[in-house]
Amino acid sequence: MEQRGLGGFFDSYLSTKPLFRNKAVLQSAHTPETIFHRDREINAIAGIMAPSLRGDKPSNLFVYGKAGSGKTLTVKHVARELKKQAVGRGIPVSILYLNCKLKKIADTEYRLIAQLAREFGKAIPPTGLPTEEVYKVFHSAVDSAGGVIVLLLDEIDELVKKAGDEILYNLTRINDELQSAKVSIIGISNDLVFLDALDPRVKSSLSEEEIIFPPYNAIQLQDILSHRAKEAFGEGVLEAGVLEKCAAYAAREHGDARRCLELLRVAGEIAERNNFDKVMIKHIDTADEKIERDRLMAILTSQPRQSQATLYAVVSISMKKQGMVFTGDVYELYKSVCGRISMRPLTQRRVSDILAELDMLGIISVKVISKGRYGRTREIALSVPAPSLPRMKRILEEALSL
DNA sequence: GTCAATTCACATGAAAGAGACCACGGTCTAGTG
DNA sequence: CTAGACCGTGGTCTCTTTCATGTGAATTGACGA
Repeated sequence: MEQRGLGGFFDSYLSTKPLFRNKAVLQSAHTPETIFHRDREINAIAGIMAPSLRGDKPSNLFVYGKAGSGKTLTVKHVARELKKQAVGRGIPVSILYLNCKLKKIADTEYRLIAQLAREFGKAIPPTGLPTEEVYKVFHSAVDSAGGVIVLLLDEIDELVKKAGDEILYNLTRINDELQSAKVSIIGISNDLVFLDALDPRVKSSLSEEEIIFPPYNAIQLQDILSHRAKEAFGEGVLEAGVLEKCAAYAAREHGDARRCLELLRVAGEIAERNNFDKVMIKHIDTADEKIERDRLMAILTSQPRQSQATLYAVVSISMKKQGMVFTGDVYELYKSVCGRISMRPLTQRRVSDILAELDMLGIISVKVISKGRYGRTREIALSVPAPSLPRMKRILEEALSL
C-alpha cells in the first residue's frame, strides 16, 4: 500500500552517510586485538598457565570479577596465546572453553561432561546414558588426547547453583585416574561468595590460585570506549562528551564495559535511525532507556506462563493500592488469575519460589520481613518505574491472553 | 512497666513424584531374494 | 534373511508437590514494683 513511501524511505536511508564504519566492534561477540587496563591480570594468568608449556599441570585457578570486567575476554586471550605458543613448539596443550550458563548445553553434570567429551570428538546423546558412562567416555578421550588440558569453565557459579559441587569434585580429582593427561581447571565467576558455599575439599583444590578483576573505573572505560569508537564510527561522528557520558553511565553500574559498549552502539543506532549526522549526548539517555525497556520486554515475554501470571498479580496489586505488597495477597490474586485463564494454580510454595526468581531477574525486589504477630512474609516492590507499569500490565495481559 | 512465651503467616529445605525426552536391546513384522 | 517398526527398561532433566522445619517481632499474660 505504501510502496512509494517505503521506496523513498529506503532511498533516503541509503543516501545518508552511515554513522557506523564497523558496528561489529561494539558488539559483545567481538574480541579486540589488545586488551586495555588488564596487564596485571594478563601477566598473572599467563604466569599460572605457563607450566603447561613444559608439560606440567598448571595450578587450578579461580577468576572472579563483576559482570563486564573483562574476565572472560582476558582468560580467553591468554589461553589463545598459550595455545599458539604450544602449537609452535609442538607441545600437546588443549584448551576447552565452556560457558556453564548456556541452557541445555552445560548446565548439569551430565551435560557438562557430555559436552566436554564432544569437544574431543566423541558422540554423546543428549540424554539416556548413565552419567557414569559419560564420565568413562570422557576419561578415555582425555587420556588418549594426552598432554595438558585446560578447562575454562565460565560462569561456574551457575553450574554449582544448579547442579551442586559434586561435578567440580569429580573434575578436580580426575587427574588421579589419568595416565597420560593432566587436567587443570580455570573457573570464572561473577560471584565471589559462591566459593564459600563449596565443599572445602573442592574449594581448596579449585582455588589453588585466585585472581580478582576489579571493576573498570570511568577513566579506564573511557579509554576502552574511545579505542573501540575509533574503529566503529566514522570521523567526527561523535559529539564531544558522548564518550565521557557513556563511561560515566557504565561506571555507575559497577564499571560494566559490556554495557558501556552496548550503550554507545544503541545510541549510534538511534542517531542513525533518526537521520542525525552525529551521535549526541541526548541519544545516550534515549539509548539507556531503550536498553532497559528492551531488557524488561525480553524478560517478560520469555518467562513461563506461571511466572507471568504471578508477575501480573504483583503488578495489578501494586497499581491498585499504595504501600507494600505481600506474598499472601499476590497468591490470592494469582489464583483468581489462574481461574480466569483456566490454568491449574501452583501451590504457594512454588509461587514463593517464583517470586524469589523474579527478584533474581531484577524485575521485583523482595525483602523478607516479619510483621510480628501477623506473621512473616515477603515485602514485594516492583523495581520498574511507576510510569511504565500500565505498559507492563498490558504486555502481560497480552502474553496471558487475559 | 518488664520480660518471657506464644503465635502468626509465611520462608526455607529436603525429598520425592510426574511426565517429557532419549538410548539400547529384544521381539515382531513385512518385504526381499 | 534382513531392515525397520515397536515395545519395555532404565537413564536424565525439569517442574512441582508434599512434608517438615525454621523464623522474627507483635502480642499476650504473668509477674513484680
